[in-house]
Amino acid sequence: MPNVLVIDDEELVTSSVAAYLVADGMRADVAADARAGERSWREGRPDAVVLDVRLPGASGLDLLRRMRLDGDRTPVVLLSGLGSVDDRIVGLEVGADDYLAKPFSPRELVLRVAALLRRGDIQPGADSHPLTVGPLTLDPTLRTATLAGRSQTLAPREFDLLAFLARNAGVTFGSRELLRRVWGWDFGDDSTVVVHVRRLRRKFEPDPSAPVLLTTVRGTGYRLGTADELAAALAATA
Amino acid sequence: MPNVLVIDDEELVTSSVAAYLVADGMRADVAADARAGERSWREGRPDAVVLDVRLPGASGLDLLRRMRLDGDRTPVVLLSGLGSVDDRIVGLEVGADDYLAKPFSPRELVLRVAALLRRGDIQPGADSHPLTVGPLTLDPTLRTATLAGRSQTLAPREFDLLAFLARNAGVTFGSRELLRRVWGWDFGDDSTVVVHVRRLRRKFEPDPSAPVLLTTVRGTGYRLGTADELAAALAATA
DNA sequence: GAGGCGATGACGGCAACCTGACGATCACCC
DNA sequence: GGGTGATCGTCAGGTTGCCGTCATCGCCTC
Repeated sequence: MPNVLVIDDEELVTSSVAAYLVADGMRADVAADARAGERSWREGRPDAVVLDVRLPGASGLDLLRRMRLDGDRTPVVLLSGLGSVDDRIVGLEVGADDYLAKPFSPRELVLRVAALLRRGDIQPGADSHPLTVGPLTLDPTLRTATLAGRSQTLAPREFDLLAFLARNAGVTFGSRELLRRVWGWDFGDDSTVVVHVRRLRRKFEPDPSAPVLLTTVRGTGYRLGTADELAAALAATA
Repeated sequence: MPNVLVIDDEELVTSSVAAYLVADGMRADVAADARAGERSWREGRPDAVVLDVRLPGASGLDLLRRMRLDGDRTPVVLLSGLGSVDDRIVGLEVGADDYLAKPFSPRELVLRVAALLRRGDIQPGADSHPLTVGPLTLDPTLRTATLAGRSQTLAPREFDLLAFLARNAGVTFGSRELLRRVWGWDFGDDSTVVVHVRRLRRKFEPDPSAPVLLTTVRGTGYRLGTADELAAALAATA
């Protein structure tokens, strides 16, 4: 699983960004200043780095310059407090791969990080290790899902949706939000999500009146149970 | 966790709104006038602001205008005592992101704030703590309530009502007041509340003649016991 | 026992949700 | 290049569950 290092002193930023990265299938390390950041960078060998320009202790630009001089080619997205053009130019000259001005949308940042990873042929979520939630196992390379021994091959969209919910097991998402997080749309019809949920259910739910895998929380959205819940529910219906 | 600043001089409004925000997984700061509000705004760097148009000291509109002129782009929901169209227009012109006329439903306000936060991609609820009063636990993401191990899924209105009473455990509220604070109505029939109390009781009270969770104070209203009372009452009936 | 307050059960409108089907698009293969 | 099958977004119709309203009944108070 791709590993992303986030170096920023604002806890609000790091926690939010880290949550988004994890939800989209990456691992996130966090460092709050330049010194801790450099250590994590050298020891953790991250697949990408999100780096604040302004840091306590030393400048993020200095850190980046030093790493590049050492021959490190890890993709880096710079964050700057001010959207000044100068910073941007300097940043890219020093060797940043992308640049985002605060305040930024975490979703946009995640998209840019994912793009950088793809450029290096690392797929977010597309891990050699399968993703497991209790009795449910997702194999990204085969695009198959296995629940209680029964294996099913899934269409791409189906797999993406199920994988997203599996990475966020236990959390409820509304159709609109799923449309944004899985489809990447800010428009469009909620029914799109509804129908895909249905197609997934058809493949895994023996009894449509009592969904086990994908439950709907009326008025709120859809939800995939935690590992414990899935195991319990499965044992109950067996 | 997203941080929301509420600026209003009516203590009834701020306490209710703050409680709702917290229940939905956000942090809430409160200020009672324009001066304190501006200080909190600048120092606290909130993720969103709920702002009353009429404030002691200075107009909320002036405050908003000043912040916008300073380049501040924090999402703002305006509250106005009168639902006049003029206010609405002026408010949006000055740079408010949304607008709500008093009396409003706290639930609707929370929904609108959450929508604004999503626009900035700060996710509420991701780390929302369940609300607990002794043996009673409320899970906002699942819309469930658990009392003494027995879990029940609640309808949205039921959940809102129970959550409100749970946040104010030990306090008695009349039907009319609940209608205002939970439904956000200043009109309508008290029986609406009565029926919802009944539906909640049906789900949690084994013996209708001896209510444990929701007691009625004749001539005054309804009341949810404190943590100690609930624990004691539950032990007695077991 | 009359009056008042709350409890109870039922009903209907309405919105949320489910379901099956259709057509467009695209990759693949003969 | 035409055929074939899989995938995916859209839509109309059906179903379910929520919720506000009402009429009736029971119980307490005076």
